[in-house]
Amino acid sequence: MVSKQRRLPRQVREQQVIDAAVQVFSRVGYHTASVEEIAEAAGISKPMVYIYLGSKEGLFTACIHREADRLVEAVRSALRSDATPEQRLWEGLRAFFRFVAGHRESWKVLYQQARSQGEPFSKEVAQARCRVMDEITALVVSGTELPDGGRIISTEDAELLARIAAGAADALTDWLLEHPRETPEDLTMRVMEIARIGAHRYYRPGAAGPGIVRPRTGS
Amino acid sequence: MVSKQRRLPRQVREQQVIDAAVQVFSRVGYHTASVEEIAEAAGISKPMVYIYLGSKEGLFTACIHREADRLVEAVRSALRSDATPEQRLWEGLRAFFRFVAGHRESWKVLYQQARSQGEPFSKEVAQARCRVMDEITALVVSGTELPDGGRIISTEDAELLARIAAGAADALTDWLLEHPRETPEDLTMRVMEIARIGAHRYYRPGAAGPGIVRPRTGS
Amino acid sequence: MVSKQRRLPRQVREQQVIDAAVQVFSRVGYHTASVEEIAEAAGISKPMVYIYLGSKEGLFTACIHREADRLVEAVRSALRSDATPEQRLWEGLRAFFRFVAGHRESWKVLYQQARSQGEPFSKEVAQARCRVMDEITALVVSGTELPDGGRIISTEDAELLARIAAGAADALTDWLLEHPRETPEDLTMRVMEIARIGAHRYYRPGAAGPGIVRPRTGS
Amino acid sequence: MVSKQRRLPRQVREQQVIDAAVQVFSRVGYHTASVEEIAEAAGISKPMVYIYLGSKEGLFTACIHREADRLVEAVRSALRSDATPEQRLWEGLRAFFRFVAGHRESWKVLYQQARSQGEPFSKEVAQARCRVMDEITALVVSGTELPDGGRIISTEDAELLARIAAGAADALTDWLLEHPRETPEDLTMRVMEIARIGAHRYYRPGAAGPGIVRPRTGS
DNA sequence: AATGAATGAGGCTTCATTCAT
DNA sequence: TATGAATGAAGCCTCATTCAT
Repeated sequence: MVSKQRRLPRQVREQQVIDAAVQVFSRVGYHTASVEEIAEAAGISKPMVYIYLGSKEGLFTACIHREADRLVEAVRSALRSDATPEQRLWEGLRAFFRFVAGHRESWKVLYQQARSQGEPFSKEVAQARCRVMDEITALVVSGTELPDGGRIISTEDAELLARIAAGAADALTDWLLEHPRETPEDLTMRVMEIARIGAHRYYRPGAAGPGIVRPRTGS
Repeated sequence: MVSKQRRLPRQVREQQVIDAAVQVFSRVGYHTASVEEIAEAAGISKPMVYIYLGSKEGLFTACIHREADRLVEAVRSALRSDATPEQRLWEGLRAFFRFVAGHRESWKVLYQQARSQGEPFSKEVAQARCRVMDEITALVVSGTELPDGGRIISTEDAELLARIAAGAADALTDWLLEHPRETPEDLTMRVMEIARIGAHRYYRPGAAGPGIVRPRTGS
Repeated sequence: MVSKQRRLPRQVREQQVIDAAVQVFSRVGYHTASVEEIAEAAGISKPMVYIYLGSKEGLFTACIHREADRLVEAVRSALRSDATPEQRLWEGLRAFFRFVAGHRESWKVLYQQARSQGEPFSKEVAQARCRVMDEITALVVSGTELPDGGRIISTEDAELLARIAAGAADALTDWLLEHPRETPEDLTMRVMEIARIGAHRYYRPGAAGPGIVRPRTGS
Repeated sequence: MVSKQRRLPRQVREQQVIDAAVQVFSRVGYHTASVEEIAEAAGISKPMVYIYLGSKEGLFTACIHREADRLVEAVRSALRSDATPEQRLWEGLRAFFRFVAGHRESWKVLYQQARSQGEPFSKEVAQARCRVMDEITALVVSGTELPDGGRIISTEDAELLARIAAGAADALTDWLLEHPRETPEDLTMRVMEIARIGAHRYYRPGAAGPGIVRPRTGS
């Protein structure tokens, strides 16, 4: 609950409302959340929510937009331009995992809530959600490119990989909820370690080869 | 819509209602779905739904229960008892992925809907959901055990791995929605291949070792 | 207020609701009327109104439709087919005035309320209202036709005359409100008498002629 | 929208607000009109409206008052004191029709809106409306008086006639809306012509007599 | 004088749930 | 068994109106 203070400029209030909304939406879900409850959590009255955000759906959309921006920003700012593509991939993914682990409410709203509201829901929300997935996808795509233009995996598989990463990150949300002592950093480390061990274990020297995809030459 | 036929035995009707409910819940989400809509889809009147399932939440719980049963059954029946633990792990996971890919509605209700309904939601639903996760976790745990009682990864990490698997499978739901041409089988293959390549690529012979966890002796 | 009685068939309730709505709308106006108030007057609860009529606007539209039907029916049934056009005109107008005077609530809703709701109001309402005006117009048009196909006044003027009749009838609504002792019959007589006297007084034998409009022959 | 200009004297602002209000009220109706919309149309902020006019109803009342004044003034200034009563009647009515036809917004607010707001509405508005009707009534009464103090029609019928005139004028509002090419002058001419033809047609030399009402002599 | 910020009150609408046949 | 009829409760949203600067 925001400490009550009267007569704040619009921009400040707007952010406070979005803050409150993210908390409430992530806790009880979009439909169960009432605008009244959100308004109270933000320390204002219902009409203000409508004056600033237009509607419950508008409020939700605003949440999605802001959190999407934050996540994209977190990932981007982790990418040093002088790194190798592979380094960039790992650093980007690490930043992504850290964000998800460290901003559970944001992520729950962004991923779970935005996804489980059925068909006839705002196109805008879907688009904002896409921006996040596109960012991760781009990261994976550029990170699995070879210097000669070939690819470790196909572009389509890279997209799939991005989805899997998101889904995995999402699953971790619950795990963190049930293990409150675990820090986001620990979690990230754990995941990386699991990947490393998995890689080691299932590596068979004589297996069908790394499956590299060369760029088509000629036409 | 179920073709109308009067005087069916209770059990049949009940299943028809649950069928309809799974369809509707998966399409529009728990809260947006109205009991009326479900009753219509099931070809009966609203009061019957209440006579059979007690309440909207009871109906939802019934859905979760039945689909959880189905999923667990699908995984279990794929496990040959004469296989090695490692084989059992892969076969179980494959069965799991196949189920998710082939029964999207079931999975959406079981995983997405059951998760995105916030805090004050039925304990029963949470438990049914847990049964699924426990099944996968057991699969991973037994599949990462060494003959001498040691473990490739810790039990806690195995649990984490199970979550990741579920999250990944969940993400594929969307992917399938956007690529209708892909069959569940193709998808499963793709995922396995990605895992294999990933393993190959990031394996470093000199790395810190396989991280095997030995069972504590004594104490 | 309808005497309360439970479990009535839909058709009956629907008419009761419309009855109540016409009363309330005519008394306090469309916007001031609350659905709650109407429901109470009809002896049922709010949701029933929505189940049967869909929305406040739907309810209003239903009122307009029903009252328009009644008015048109009242006028039509007054027209004997073996009368001269001129007789039909007077008889139709008399029936019209009688209806307006005898069903003030119906008329207020049909004419005043439907007219004063601004621009973005249901097209349906406008159409129903038009049916009434068209009926009167047709009456006037056929009543001012000459046996040889010529016309006493032009069609356009006939339309105007119909409007004037409606406007005049409307004004009488207020007058009746302020003179409760006057019966519809008296009022109708008065109006006719005024018209007759007016005709007599302002008739100038040498004036510019009756202004008959002949049908165009040839072309 | 009034071009914005700061620091105008109160009276000017007040008129601008009333101007805007008449426009908006006539377009969308009293209830649908929001104070915000009117304030915007007047180029000032909401609180100013309240400072100047007190309340929404106060604003509406002010509109009615001003437009009633204008209409009365239009009619009065058309009456030459040296004319015969009958001439005054016709000239007054012509001025009245011209005003209605030429100031549709004013009339709609004054007549339609003020009338369709139901029962519990400002007494003040009703009174202002009455002033207009009284003016017309006085006109008709004095115009149907005979030199010897007798009357062509009874006072009560004169009042009725005034109402009819208002209702007819009101109906013409819609007609003008649907025939934008017609000028107020044309319309007035048309109406007069219809009256003249009607008079001619229905005059029967042998009819019951002109129905003159002699003043009661003695008591 | 002027306005951005804020709200109490109230209306429309929906829906899970029950009643009476 | 089966259902049309009915409602209590609650949520979204708007608006006239006021406060504090």
